[in-house]
Amino acid sequence: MKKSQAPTLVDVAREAGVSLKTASRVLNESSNVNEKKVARVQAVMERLGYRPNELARGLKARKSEAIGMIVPNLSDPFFGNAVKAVQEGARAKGHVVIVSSSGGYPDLERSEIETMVRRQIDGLVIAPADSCKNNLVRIIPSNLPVVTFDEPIQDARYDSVTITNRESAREATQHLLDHGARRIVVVGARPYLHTCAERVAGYREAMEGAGHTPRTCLVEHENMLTAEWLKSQILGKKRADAIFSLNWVCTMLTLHALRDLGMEVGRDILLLSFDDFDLADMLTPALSAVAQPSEKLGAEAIRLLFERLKSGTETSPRSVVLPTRLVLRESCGCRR
Amino acid sequence: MKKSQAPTLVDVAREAGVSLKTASRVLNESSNVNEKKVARVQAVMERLGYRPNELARGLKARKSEAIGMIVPNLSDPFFGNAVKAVQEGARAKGHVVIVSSSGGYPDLERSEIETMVRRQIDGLVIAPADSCKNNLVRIIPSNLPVVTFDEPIQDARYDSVTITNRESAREATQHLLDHGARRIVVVGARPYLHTCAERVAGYREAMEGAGHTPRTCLVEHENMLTAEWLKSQILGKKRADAIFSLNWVCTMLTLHALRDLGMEVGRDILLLSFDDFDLADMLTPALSAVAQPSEKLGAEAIRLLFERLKSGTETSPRSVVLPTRLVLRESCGCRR
DNA sequence: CTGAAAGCGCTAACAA
DNA sequence: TTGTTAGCGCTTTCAG
Repeated sequence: MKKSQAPTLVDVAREAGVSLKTASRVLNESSNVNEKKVARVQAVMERLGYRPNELARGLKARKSEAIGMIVPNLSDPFFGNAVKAVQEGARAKGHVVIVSSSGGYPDLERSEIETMVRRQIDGLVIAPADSCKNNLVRIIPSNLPVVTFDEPIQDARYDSVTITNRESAREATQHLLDHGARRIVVVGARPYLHTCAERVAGYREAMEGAGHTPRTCLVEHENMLTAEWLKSQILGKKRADAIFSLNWVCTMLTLHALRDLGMEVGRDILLLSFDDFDLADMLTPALSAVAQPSEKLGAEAIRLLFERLKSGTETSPRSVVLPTRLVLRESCGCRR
Repeated sequence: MKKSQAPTLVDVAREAGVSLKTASRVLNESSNVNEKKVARVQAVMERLGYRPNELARGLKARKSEAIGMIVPNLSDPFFGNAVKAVQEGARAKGHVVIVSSSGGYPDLERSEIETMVRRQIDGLVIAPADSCKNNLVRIIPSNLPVVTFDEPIQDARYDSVTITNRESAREATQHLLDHGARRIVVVGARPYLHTCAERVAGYREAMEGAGHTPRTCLVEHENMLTAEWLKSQILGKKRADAIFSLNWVCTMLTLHALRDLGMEVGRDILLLSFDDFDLADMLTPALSAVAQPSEKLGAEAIRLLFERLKSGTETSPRSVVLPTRLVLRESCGCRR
């Protein structure tokens, strides 16, 4: 009994009266084929609506032309932009992107990597959920090209794309100092992240450089950042005069918390955000922020990945560090 | 010469001193295997770090356990949320998601579909770039399960997930009317989209129902929505007293344009947005909006897809229509 | 319970 | 220039 499946190269070959290999050659635009046959085979392909099975091709070629991408949160615009850039870069090279959200959970992240490896991805672009004492290295095959971005993995021989976390944080803090702020608190979450730690370090450097006491307010996870908690942190005996919030989520929560506390940004307290976003300029006062080049991060990551795909996994890892842009609007104390 | 590749089932079998088939049975947890051999094989798998090649498996099984997802723009939070939900739903069933951004270009969309079909995706979730006279149907194999969301494809036998575009727009418009607005203009882009057309229709119904003249201001594409253009539309002889903007991008552009024109929302003009987003509540005045359940759309889409995967492509298509939520804040004229 | 052999759709030696 | 013959890594009749 014939199967009613999609036509295969065998069907095409039979129908065109040529051998399988000839059909294959036509498919691959190999040069050594009689023109008449080429035309005939192509006509048959057209007529049958033939589509090559890329999986079968990949099995033979030992590559899938698929790259995996794992981020903590697909609905965060920062990662959305990065995924978009990676996908576009991959497409330009004929690759597809298998994407996954780890939710920031290392366990999930590992199991997603496992899944992708079993699917024979040719490379992996990942924004690790947890960076330092990382056990990802154990489960990633040593010959799989990997590029980390946003958060690097310590001591791993992977290419990485990051931003100037420390310098940018220092510069931002300095800007608040320049506006006369003295009791600046830094609000962040998940201090075990390298990204967070670096930003805090930059903040510290600026504060200590100016002879002021750093006040770090870090929670284990963003969901612990409540108005109640924030209040206790900024309304102590020494009331804070500025907040430097370390990522998009923290900024959002801080903004809401401040409103709940009846505090007005710009009047009662200054605010500067690490991460810029749409409509930040439409807030009252307009929010000043450190803007990360999110698409650029993705674009660089995929670029590095393809270079690695060529050069093999042996040559020493490369890191790209991208600059940020301090967007001064009003919440930091600037006037328009 | 032996290859230094990853171990295969053959390697495992040889190493464990069993036949290939026995190893395969162990891998698939088939019941009829001697327990000792099971243990032995598993030990070898462990030791060798064996990972089954899912592509090879899929070739045999004629399925990839991969589903494709195509959206116009991955960096739009609406789609980011949907992708996230789809990916999570797919993961729960052991499938991966191949994702792609069409940029809203039908050509790109088609070529992405082609790519995915060649990769043997088991199903497709798509937010079409262009809905009506759609030629997607021609290139999608008739036995491929497809679920459209956000924008349906006219006359196609696909499952679909949409929202109550018309009713929601009518309700929103009515709300503006209730606040005393009379010269309400609707600002939208890409009127050829079903989504847009439905929203405009709902707006019309409300306006005509109240005996007022609809004023539709539609541009072919969002990038034509400039401050200059908006000015000409709302400052005519009959100056508009309210704007109903039809999607996130239009709202953003409108907000900026109004500021550039020196018009203050709430005082000079009312504003209601189709699409809610983070920080809409932090604007001054807080923005009122029709909130779409973006994650829910994705979740329903993947649910329908898996049902379709079971039932086959024959049974009649299902459509799910999700309600929206009118979030009343201040920009529509409400007071808090 | 186990294994030899065939084959999923395609490509690549190796002849012809 | 072409076709034959082996596989890629896995599953699966179908005999032992």
